[in-house]
Amino acid sequence: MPELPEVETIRRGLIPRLVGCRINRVVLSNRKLRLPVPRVKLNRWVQGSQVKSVDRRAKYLLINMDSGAVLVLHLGMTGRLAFFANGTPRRTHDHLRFLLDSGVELRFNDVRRFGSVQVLAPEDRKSPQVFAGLGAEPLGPDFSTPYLMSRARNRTRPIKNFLMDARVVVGIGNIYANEILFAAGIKPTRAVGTLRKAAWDRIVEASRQVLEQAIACGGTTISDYVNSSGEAGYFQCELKVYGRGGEVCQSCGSEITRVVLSGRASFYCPRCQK
DNA sequence: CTAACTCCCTGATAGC
DNA sequence: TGCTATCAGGGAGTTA
Repeated sequence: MPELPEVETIRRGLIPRLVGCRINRVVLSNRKLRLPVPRVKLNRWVQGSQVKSVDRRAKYLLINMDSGAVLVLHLGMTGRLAFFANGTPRRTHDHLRFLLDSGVELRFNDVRRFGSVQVLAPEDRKSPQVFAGLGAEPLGPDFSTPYLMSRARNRTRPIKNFLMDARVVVGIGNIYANEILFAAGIKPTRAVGTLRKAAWDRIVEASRQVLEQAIACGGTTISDYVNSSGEAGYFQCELKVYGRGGEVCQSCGSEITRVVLSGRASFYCPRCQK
C-alpha cells in the first residue's frame, strides 16, 4: 500500500534507469483502472518521447517527457512500477508496458486497479486539476505548526483522520498516520481542536522523522509493495503500533489497542499516547 | 460548512 | 474440499 515513502523510493529507483530513455512503445491491457486510461494521449505525447526527469507530488509520480507532457501515475493500493528485461512474459495484472530504447521495459502492474494513469498535455499543465486542492507536502516547508493549527481550528475530527486527509497534508496513509502519532505521543482519537502548540510541534517533528526513516529503509512491505527493482522495503521491522493490536508496547509494556476510525484500523499505546 | 460513509477492486484468510 | 464472509484502503463521490 504505497504511501509517500514507497512512492519516493520508487521515484529514486526510476531516475537512473528511466531518465534519458526514449519510450519506443506503450502497450496497454484493456482492463480499466480507477480512471480511464488515456490511450490517445499516451500515443500522442508519451510514445516516441524521451524522459527528462521524474518528480513526485503527494502520492503521484510525475514523469516529465521532452514532448512537454507529463505522465502522471498513481499506484493506488496495490500498484507496482518495475523494470523487466524486454520479452519477459506478461504477468497477470500488467496494465501498462513502456518499452524503452535501453532494452528494458517499465511495467505498471496493479491487482486491484485502484491506481491511475493520466497524461497532462502541454496545454493541460497550466491548470492541472489533478493536483487541485492538495495540501502541504509533509517534508516541505509549508508543513508547519502554524499551518496545521490554522487548518485544525474549531474542528472536532480525530487527529488521525486529519493526518490522512490529503486536503490538509499529502502522502500519509493508514500505516504512517498510526506510526507518526505513536512517535508524537498522541492518541489517534484526539479531536484536532483540542491539541496545543507543543503537540502540533511534536506532530510536525514526528511526521518528518518517521517518513524520512521509512524512505531510508526503502519503504514498508506488508504484502504487495516492492520498489522498481522488485525488492521489498524493510520499514515494517520498525513499525511500533501498526498491525500490532494485542502486542506489547516496546516503550512501556502496555497492550497496543486497536480501534476503528472512519472504517480504518487504528493502533495506539494507551499509556504512551494521550 | 464539516465529517462520516459508500464504492471501486482482488486476493488472502478465517470459519463452517 | 469448497463455499462464503471479512478485511485490506486511496480517493472520489454522496449523505447526514
